[in-house]
Amino acid sequence: MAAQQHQVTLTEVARAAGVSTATASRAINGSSRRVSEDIAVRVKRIAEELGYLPNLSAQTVAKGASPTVAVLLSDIADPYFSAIAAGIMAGASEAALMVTMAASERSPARELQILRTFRSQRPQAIIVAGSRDEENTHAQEFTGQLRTYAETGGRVVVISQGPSPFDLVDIQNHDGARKLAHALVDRGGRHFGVVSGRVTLQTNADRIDGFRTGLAERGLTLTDDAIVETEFTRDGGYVGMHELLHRHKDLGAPLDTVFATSDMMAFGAATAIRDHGHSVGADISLAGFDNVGLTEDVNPAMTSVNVPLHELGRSAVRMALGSGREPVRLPISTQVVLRASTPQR
Amino acid sequence: MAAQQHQVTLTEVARAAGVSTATASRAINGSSRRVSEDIAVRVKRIAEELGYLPNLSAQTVAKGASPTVAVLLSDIADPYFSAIAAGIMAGASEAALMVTMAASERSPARELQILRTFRSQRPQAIIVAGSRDEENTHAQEFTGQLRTYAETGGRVVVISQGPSPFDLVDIQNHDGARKLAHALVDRGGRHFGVVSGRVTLQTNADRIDGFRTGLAERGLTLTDDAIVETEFTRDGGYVGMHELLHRHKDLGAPLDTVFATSDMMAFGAATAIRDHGHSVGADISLAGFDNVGLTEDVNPAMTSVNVPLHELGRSAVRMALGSGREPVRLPISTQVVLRASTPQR
DNA sequence: TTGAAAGCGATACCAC
DNA sequence: GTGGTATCGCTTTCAA
Repeated sequence: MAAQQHQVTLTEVARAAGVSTATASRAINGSSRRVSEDIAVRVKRIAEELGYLPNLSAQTVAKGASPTVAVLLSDIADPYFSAIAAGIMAGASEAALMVTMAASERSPARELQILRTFRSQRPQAIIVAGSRDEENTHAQEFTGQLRTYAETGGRVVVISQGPSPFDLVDIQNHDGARKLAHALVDRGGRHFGVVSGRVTLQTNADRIDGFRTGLAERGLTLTDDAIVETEFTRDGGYVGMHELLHRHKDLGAPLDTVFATSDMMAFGAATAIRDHGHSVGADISLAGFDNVGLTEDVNPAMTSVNVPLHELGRSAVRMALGSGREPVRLPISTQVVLRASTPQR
Repeated sequence: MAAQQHQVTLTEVARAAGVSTATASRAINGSSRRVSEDIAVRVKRIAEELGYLPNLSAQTVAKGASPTVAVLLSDIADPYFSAIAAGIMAGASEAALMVTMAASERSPARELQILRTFRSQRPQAIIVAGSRDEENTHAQEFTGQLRTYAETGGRVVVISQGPSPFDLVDIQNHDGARKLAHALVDRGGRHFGVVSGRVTLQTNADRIDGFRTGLAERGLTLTDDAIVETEFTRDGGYVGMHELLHRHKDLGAPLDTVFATSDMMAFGAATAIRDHGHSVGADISLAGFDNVGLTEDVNPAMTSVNVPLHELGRSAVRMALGSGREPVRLPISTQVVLRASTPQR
C-alpha cells in the first residue's frame, strides 16, 4: 500500500525550474507582471510534470479573497431550489467560481449557524435563496450578519425576498398570480379556493395578494375562509387540500377552482383531490406556481406560472460579481402556462 | 455609506485580551493544550464582542486540511441527485463539514476540470455521485486523478459505480430490477419492453441485466429489440417510449409492460404513452426505478424500486470520515414498490 | 499554562 | 523581467 504522499508545492516547482517562487507564481497563476516566454513555458511544463496544483486556501489567505460563492437554501431536494441551484452552479462555472452550499431545512437557528460558517470562508458572495420567515426572532440577527458581511467587502444576493438592503432577484410573484387569476376566470372559474404556505413567508403573501387582486379585477371576491394555510411543501398541499374540501363539504358551498401557491403544493393537492374521489380538471381545476419540471408529466398536466429558475440562478451569480455601491434589483417576469388541469368550464 | 471595514483577526483578539496569539488560538479554536478557565472565558468574550470569526482558509493552510467534502454530480436539478445531495448535506452538517458542489452536466471534460479544482481545495473527501460513462477516454484519467488524490491523504467515496478501488456506496441495482421483474410477471405482464439510458453507464447495464435475469427466472425472454437505449433523462424516456411504441406498431407485436430504468425516464415515458392515445396502467403497465419524490403524485401513481437516496447520501459522508486503509463497500438494498401504474392484468 | 517564533503555501511589494 | 522578502491569518512546536 502506497505510503501517504505529499502535495507538490509552488516552492518545489520553483526549485526544480531553477527560478524564484515569485517568478513561478507569476508564470503559473499569472499576475500584472509578465514573465519571459521561455521561462513561463518551462515552469509550466515542470509544474505539469510534478503534478502541481495550487493550494486554493493558501491563495485565499494571500489574496484575501476566495473565488467562491456560498449558497444558502431551504432544501435542495425541493425542485424549486434544485433548479435555482443548477442555475447558480452553471453561472459559477462560467465565472470560474466554486460553489459551497448548505441547507437550512427551514430552521432559523440552523440558518444563522450556516451564515457564520459561510462568513468564515470569506466567499466573494453569499446568495440567499428561499424566503425566510420574517416573523421569527432570528430574522433581525440574520440580516445584521449579512449586513456586516457586506460591510466587510462581501456581496449579498437575495432571491425573492421583498425589499431588501441587498442585491435582489425579484420574482414577480404578485403579477404572476394576478395574471393567473385572470386566466382562470376566463376559463370559467367562479368559486375559488387557495392552498398556501405560511403567509409570513413573503412569497406566499405576494402570491395570495396578487391572486386576490386579479380576481377582484374580474369582480370576484376571495374570502379569507377560502384560503387554507399549511406547510409550504408537497405534504402541506396534500393536507391543505383535504382541509379545503372538508370545509366546503361542511358549508355545502361549491368549489370549482383551486390555486396552490407552489407546484409542489399543487402536486400534493392533486393527490388529495383524487383521494376524495374527485377528478382534477373535470371536477376541480387546479393550478400551481413555479412551473418546475414534471408539471407536464403529471396527469392531467398542471397549469402553472413559469418562473425561469435556472436562468435566475445564473443571473444571481452575475449580480454577485457586481461591484456597485448601491443594491441592484433585478425583476424576473413570470408567465401563465395553461394546461389540462384547468380546462375550460 | 460605510467605508469598507475589515475582518477582525485572531491577532487583534489576542492583543485586546492581553494574551499571545498562541493562547488565543487555543482558547477559541481548541487544541490538545488546555488554557486556564478564566483566560479562556475572557478571550472568548472579547472575540465575541469584536465579532471575530476564524478565517477558514488560514486554518486550512496551517493545519493542512480543510473541513470540507467536495461533491461531484451530474445534474443537481435531477431529483435523483438532489435527493442524494440533500442527504450529503445533512450528513455533512452533522459532522460539521462544509460542502462544495459542482455539476458535470455529463461532460467528461468538465468532470476532469472539476476534479482539478476540487483537488486544489484539499477537501477531506471527494464524493462522486452519478455513474460516469466508462467508455469515454477521460475515464482512465479521471480515475488516475482520484487515485492520486487518495494517495495524498484524501478520501474518495463513489456512489453506485461498480467495482472500484475506492469506498463504494453500492446500490443493489441488479437485485432491485430482478425483483421488479418478478413482481411485474406476477401482476400478469407477459410482453415486456425496456426504455433505458446508455448501457455504457453501469447503472443501466445492471438494471437491464437484473430485469432480464428476473424475467428469465419466470421463463420469459427479453430480446434485444425490446430494449430502447436513449438519453438517461426525462426527455430520453419520452423519446425512447415513442420509439418503442413505434417498433411494436411496425411489428404488430403486443406490448403490455414497460420498464424504464429510472423514474425520470418513466415520467417522460408516461407522457409519451398518453400522447399515443394509450392509457398508462389500463393499456400499458409502466414502472420506473429510484422511487424519487412525486412517484405517488403522478397519475396513475408510478410503480418503482425504492432506493434510500437521502439516507445513502448521509452514509456517504460517514464513509468519507473513515480512516481505514482498505476500501469499504456499503451495499444499499432496494425494494419494489407496486403502485397503480402496474395493475393486475 | 503561556509565549516566542517557526512554519503552512501562496502573493506582492520593492529593489535590482 | 527577476529575485528577495515581508505578509496573509492561523497552528504548533519548543522553551520557559
